Amino acid sequence: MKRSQEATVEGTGRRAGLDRADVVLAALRLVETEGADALTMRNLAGRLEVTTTTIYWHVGGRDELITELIRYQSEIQAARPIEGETPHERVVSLARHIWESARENRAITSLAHQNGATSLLERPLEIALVHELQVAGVTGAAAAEAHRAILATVGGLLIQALRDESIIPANRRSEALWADTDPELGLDAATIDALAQPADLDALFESTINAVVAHILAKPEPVKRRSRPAAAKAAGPAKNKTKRARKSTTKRTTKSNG
Amino acid sequence: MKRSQEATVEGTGRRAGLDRADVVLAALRLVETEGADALTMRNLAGRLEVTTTTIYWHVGGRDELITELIRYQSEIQAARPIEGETPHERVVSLARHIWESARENRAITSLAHQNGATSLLERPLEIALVHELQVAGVTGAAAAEAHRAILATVGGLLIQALRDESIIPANRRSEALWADTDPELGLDAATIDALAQPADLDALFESTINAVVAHILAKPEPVKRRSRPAAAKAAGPAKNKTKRARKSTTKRTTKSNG
DNA sequence: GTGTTACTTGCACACTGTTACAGACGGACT
DNA sequence: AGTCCGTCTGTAACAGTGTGCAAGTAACAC
Repeated sequence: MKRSQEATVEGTGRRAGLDRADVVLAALRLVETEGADALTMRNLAGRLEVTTTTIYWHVGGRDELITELIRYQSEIQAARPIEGETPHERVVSLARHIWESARENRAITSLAHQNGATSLLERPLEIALVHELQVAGVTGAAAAEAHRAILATVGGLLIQALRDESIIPANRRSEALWADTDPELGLDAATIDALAQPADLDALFESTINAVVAHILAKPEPVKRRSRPAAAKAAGPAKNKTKRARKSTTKRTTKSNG
Repeated sequence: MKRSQEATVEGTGRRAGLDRADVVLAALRLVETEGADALTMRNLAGRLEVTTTTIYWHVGGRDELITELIRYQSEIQAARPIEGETPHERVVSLARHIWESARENRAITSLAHQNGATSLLERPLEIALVHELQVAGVTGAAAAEAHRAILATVGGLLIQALRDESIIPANRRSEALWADTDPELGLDAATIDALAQPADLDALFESTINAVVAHILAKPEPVKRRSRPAAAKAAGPAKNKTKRARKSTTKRTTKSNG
């Protein structure tokens, strides 16, 4: 928070000294400290000691705020070195980056997920993943399929992980359901017991992602190629409104591709 | 909708002829026809031509309503025959059941997902899956791991599928992001193009789930066995589980079977 | 001075889930 | 017959949510 000076006290004419970036940053802090559900316009405004209208003036709306917040966070998460020598190792390493950064930033991940911005949050890492697949010799439709398979696997485990911190009534949580299973069903007691225990998701991640990546890299490239004359969309008009042409000095360091 | 008779016209004393099941069923229809977000108490009340208070009286609250709705739907979805001869085929068949029933009932799946009731919705199929794994010789901790890996894979693909019908702003959708990718990044054009196209999720499902199941069934049972004396919980008192205990003054009729 | 731009506020609207309270109907009991 | 009570149903409200309109003032340009 910079906020040039606390300036005047109150009234419509006072200068709060707020910046668009200030609002986004405050929102980020708010989500990190109090969780995704705490990000309400009034809550954020109160934290900045202004009214909601001021927030709206600066960022334009909740959706825009979230988009910018996620985009900002996505650049932070991109800064992880890819480890490993073989293509398999490096691809798994990247998947692990997605996994770990999501787990380390549960609240923001949760926020992104609730608002359909997961792709946006993972975007830099997704780009790096495509690049790594390309280096491994996987391109075109096969690369798209591989990419999606990996993301689906990570994402699936992720929702299990996020469920744990979410405030879900006990009678809906998976472990509770298994602990309550009717013994008449003839299911193995040890299995039920294992299912009623909290899962070791990190181990599950390693095991599953390795299987999926191995499957992907082993698969020969599909021969049938859809002849499709490439993006006509990229030249289209830039959406509708964006008020402020997204300043930011982004310029990612592209540490993972070249 | 049975509603004994349209009965009296209006006023506090009129009989709307509503049943707890009627409300749940109406909610189900509402979700199916207008989507998960349309399930609001006022909306549902309006559809039944009563006020929200009546809904509350019958079902107790939104959470309870959803729980019952999901539980009802879960039993419908359970009615699918398992196909295949080999364990692999049968496990994949079950996973496909989860996948297909979720895709065929997007709105309810979406509702369950938003409210953390996914486990509840898939419960009968999950039980069948555990059973099938057991028949295949996978039990205990290995079964739990296998079970979770399969569910994560299906779930991950599912959120991709649900994203498509969700009303997500265009600039956050994955395909749009890829269509907008900076060509300077040095990524293969054919790959980007493939990623900008809508995915064939059914094919992706088949491919990925087969790999995961193959990996699971091939894995030898872990030798290192955590010395855990097994189910002490299975016999214990079933949590505190209130389910029906909470209600201020009036005691509801507990009409739902036993 | 006057005018314009950049912010900030107050207030309102339409929603959401939920509840306290008060009715009215129907049957049981006296 | 009168009374009581449990079973519904409605009215109105509360505290929240995102969002937009009109007005206000400070800072700056002239």
